[in-house]
Amino acid sequence: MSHTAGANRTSGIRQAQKLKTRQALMDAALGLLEHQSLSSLGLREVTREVGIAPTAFYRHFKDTAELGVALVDESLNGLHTAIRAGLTAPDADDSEARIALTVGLIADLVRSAPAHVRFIARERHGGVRPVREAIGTQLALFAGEVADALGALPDSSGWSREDLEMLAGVYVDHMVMTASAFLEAGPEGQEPTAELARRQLRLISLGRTHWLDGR
Amino acid sequence: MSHTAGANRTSGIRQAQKLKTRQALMDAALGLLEHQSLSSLGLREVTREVGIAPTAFYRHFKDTAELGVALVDESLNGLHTAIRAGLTAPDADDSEARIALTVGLIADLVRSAPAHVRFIARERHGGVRPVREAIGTQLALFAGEVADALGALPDSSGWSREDLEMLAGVYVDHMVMTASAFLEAGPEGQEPTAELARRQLRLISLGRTHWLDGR
DNA sequence: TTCTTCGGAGAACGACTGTTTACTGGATGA
DNA sequence: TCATCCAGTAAACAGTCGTTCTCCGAAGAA
Repeated sequence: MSHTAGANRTSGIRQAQKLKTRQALMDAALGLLEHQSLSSLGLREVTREVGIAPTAFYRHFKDTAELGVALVDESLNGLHTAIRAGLTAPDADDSEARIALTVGLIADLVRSAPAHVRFIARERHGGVRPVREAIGTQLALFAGEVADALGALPDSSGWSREDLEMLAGVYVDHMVMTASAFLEAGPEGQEPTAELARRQLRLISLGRTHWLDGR
Repeated sequence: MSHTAGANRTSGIRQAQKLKTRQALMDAALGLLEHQSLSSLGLREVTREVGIAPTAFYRHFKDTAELGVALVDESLNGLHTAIRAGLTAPDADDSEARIALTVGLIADLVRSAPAHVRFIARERHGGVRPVREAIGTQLALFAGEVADALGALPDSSGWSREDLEMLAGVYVDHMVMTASAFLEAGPEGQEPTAELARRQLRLISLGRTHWLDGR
């Protein structure tokens, strides 16, 4: 391992610059992906945007696919913490308030990181296998946590783990669809989109409260 | 117009061959799109697959984007009639039976036309604007018809048009998601996927029957 | 028949692609 | 201080790309 006692610190201006370039590559890619899919994103295209030589790309990623996987992590880690911060909201007894809060949270997320949201929605079913799978597993992981959170709620007594995961999946899918809808809607279409999303969540919430009716 | 009385018939072996080549181009494209997105599909790539000169492509489409729009029509017209034939099913009083029937229908559709389904799911949020929009309007049109069909049902008395369209949208979105899930699931994952889809439809159905509870 | 139409072929163009190989020069660690 | 590391450079490679222009030959119309 390292000779410097214990810690793996390379800790230099060296590593910092490398990370900076890596981030520049990811940012440039994210920008270019607004008008195309990852499967058509060229390595040279990205480096040209950043202002470095094409060959320098290989110092960071071996593929644009690998870059894509890195973008998945960045995008969904951001989404992850953002949503978690929102769902740990203090007061939300009323279901209607919780719905409005959730939709508002999604709207904020789309407004603050549109490129990341677009990337996830686009590549979720996109043509690059590793990226598609990365998104799939990350979303499944995320759904699992949502299922845990739902299970901890008092309304969820009597729910099987399977049902909880099913419900969480519905919520996650709906979140991605809603985020994409926000993206495609123009400035004047934001509020109607939000209203539609709330209505849909009301429907789901209703089904949820009556799930165990027939025991 | 035409000199031959009234009819616009060009009616030749000429037109037939042209349509045949056009169809060959679309089929080849659909095949190539299994492992990539439309935005990276090359004109030469398609013609090479068909076995014609690259320049012949322009006799049918000016773009791969235009080819994509044609594929949207073909895919969704197929889906359209397939689903309509299924939803006009004779006996389906029981909601559980209707759910099972619907999911089975989606499974059949995916099995019989996997490339079309993949294309729609992939390009729905894809990088080619005209194609994305074509899918959007076609799906909206389809959702409108579903809303009409739902409105004609006895369970839907008291439902506003807005609510009906919201519900139809949920069904359509769920259908696309489920179809995509069938695609990505391996042979052994088909039945679990179907079971999940049925469970989700049960949840929606439950929300639907209680939609007007608070009047 | 003769003239016209038009789907397709062929060649050539300039531009762009991913990848390799050998290199430079500043940060790094002893 | 000095040898080492390594992010980024530069040139060259063999391909592929979209698009243009000219031409061919069978089908269609008269």
